[in-house]
Amino acid sequence: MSTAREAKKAELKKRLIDAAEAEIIEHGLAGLKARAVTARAGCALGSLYTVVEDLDMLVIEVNSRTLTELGETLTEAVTQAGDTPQHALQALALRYADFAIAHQPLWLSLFEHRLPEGQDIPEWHKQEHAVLVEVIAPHLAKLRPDMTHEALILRTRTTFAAVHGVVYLALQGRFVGVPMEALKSEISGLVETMTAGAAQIVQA
Amino acid sequence: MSTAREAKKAELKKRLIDAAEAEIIEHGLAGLKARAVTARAGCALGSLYTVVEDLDMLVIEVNSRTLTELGETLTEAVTQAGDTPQHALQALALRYADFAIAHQPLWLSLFEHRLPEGQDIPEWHKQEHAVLVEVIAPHLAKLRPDMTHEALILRTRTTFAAVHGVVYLALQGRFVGVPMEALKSEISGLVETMTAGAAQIVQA
DNA sequence: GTAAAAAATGAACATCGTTCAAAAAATTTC
DNA sequence: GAAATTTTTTGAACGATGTTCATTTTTTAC
Repeated sequence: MSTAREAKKAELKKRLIDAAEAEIIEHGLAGLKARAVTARAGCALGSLYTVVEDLDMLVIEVNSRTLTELGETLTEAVTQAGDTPQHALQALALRYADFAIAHQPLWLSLFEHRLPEGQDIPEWHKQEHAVLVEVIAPHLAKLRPDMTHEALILRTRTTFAAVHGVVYLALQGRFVGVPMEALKSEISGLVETMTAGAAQIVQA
Repeated sequence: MSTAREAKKAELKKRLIDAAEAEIIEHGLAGLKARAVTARAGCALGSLYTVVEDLDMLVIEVNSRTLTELGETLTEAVTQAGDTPQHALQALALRYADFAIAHQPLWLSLFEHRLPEGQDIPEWHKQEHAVLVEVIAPHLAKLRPDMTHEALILRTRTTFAAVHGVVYLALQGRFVGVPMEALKSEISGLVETMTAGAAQIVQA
C-alpha cells in the first residue's frame, strides 16, 4: 500500500511541525535549530529533509498554521461585533493585538521570517495572508462608498499595515514603539481617528 | 603618544563601519559576513574584535549612521513644508517613504536587526531613535490641543508606527503590503485620513 | 639598539544547515 | 518463507559562520 507510507510520512511531518512550533514558542524564531527540532520530534537529523525541503519550509508550515488560527479568531471577532463599521474595525484591531500578545513568538515569526536571497515564498502561502485584508475590506467599504474597488483594496492593505505597524513596534519593544501597557488604548485611538477621518472625507 | 594609537584605532573602526555599510547595501543585513567585512576593510578577521565587541555592534554602528542621516533629512523636509500641521505631517511621511526607498537595505537593517536573546540595545543607540518621534510631535500637538503631554507622546509614537508599518510591509514585498507603485499615494491618503480624523475628534 | 608592551594576525574551535553513503526496513519475487 | 530488490532512515561528514587566543609583528620606552 502506498497510502500507508504516505500516512507515515504525513505523521512524521506533523510531528516535525509540532516540534518546530514548540521550539519557536520556547526560543523564538531565531532560536529554531534543526537538531533541536528533530530531537524533539524523535527522528534523525536527516529525516527533516525527507519531509520538507529545508528548515525555512518548516517555518512556513508553522506560519501557515498560525495564519489559519489568526484568520479564525479575526473572523469570530467581527461576527461578535456591532453592526457599524466603526465597531467592526475596532473589534478587528483589538483582536489582532490580543492575538499578537497571546502568541507573541508565533505571530512574530509570521513577519520576521526571511527566505534566502533569490528564493521566494510559495504562492499557496502568500494566498493564506489574504484573510488579513479580507476581514477588513467590507467594513472599510461602508465607510468609503466613494472609492472604487481597486482603491478600496489598496486602502484596506494600508489600514491593516498601519495597525500592524503599531502592534509590531510595540511588541518588539523598540524605542519608537508604544509601551505594551498603552498598546490597546492606542490601537483604539488610531482606529477611532482613521474611521472619523474616513467619514469626514466622504462627507466633504 | 597614546593619541596616535587612538587615532589609528578610530581610523580602523571607521574603515570597518564603511565596509559593513557597503556590504549591507550590496547584500542586505542577512548577507553581512565578518570575513567579507574585514577583507573589504583590509584587515585581519580578528581585528574586528579589537575595535568592536562583535558583529552585532558593528551593525549598530551602521544603524547609528543611518539614523543620523534619516533624522537630518526628516528635519529638512519639515522646515521646507507649509505651516499647517497637515502639510508638515504629509511632508514628513512622504520623506520617510522616500528615504526608505532610496536606502532600502540600510533602512531595513534599522528594523530587522536583532540582538541575541538576553542582550539588549545600548541606551545611547535607543536614544538615537528619538528623532523619529520628535519631528512629528509638535505638528500633532497643533492638531490635538485637547491632549495632555503624556497622551501626545503616546499618540506620536502610534502615528509614526502606523506610517512605518505601511512603508515596511510595502518594501518587504509581503502579500499584505501595498504595491510599491501605490505606496506614496497610500501614505498620503493615510495621513490625510488621520489628520482629518484628529481635527474631527477635537471639534466634536 | 635592545627590551618590554601593545596590537595585529589567522589558524583553530564550536555551532549551524545540509548532504549523502551506508545501514535498516519494507516490499517484491520466486 | 527466503532471497533479492527497492525504499526509507540514519548520523557522520562537509562547508560556512562568528568568535577566540596563542603566536607574530609592530610600537614604545629607556
